[in-house]
Amino acid sequence: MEELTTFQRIYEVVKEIPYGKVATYGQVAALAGNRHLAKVVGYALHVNPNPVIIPCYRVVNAKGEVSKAFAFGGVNRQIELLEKEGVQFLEDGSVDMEVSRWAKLVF
DNA sequence: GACCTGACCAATT
DNA sequence: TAATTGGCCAGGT
Repeated sequence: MEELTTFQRIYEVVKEIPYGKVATYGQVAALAGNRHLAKVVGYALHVNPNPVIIPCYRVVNAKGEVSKAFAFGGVNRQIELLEKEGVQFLEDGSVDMEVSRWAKLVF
């Protein structure tokens, strides 16, 4: 029952991303268990079984860039949603990881 | 039933 | 400095 698969763990972490913050694939992967799961995180979001509870748009790569294969209605839409949430973007069009990066406190 | 791919990241050569 | 490989999981062919 409590046997959460890596995918489930990834979803749990992604769902914990707070409003106005973003997390990187590597960070989510690390919180899910192993940082090597970064690729799995991308695939997990790709299958995105619950786009309603899983804010994939809050997950960006290490460069702060959103996925080009965004499946919500357009990459620009994703950026716009983040911008409305208070996420700061750079002139490069990427997320300001220095400010909007999700600081997950683990105890 | 097995092999390959996929929205990645970081270290190494 | 840049390019390549290694690592993990699940789904599709």
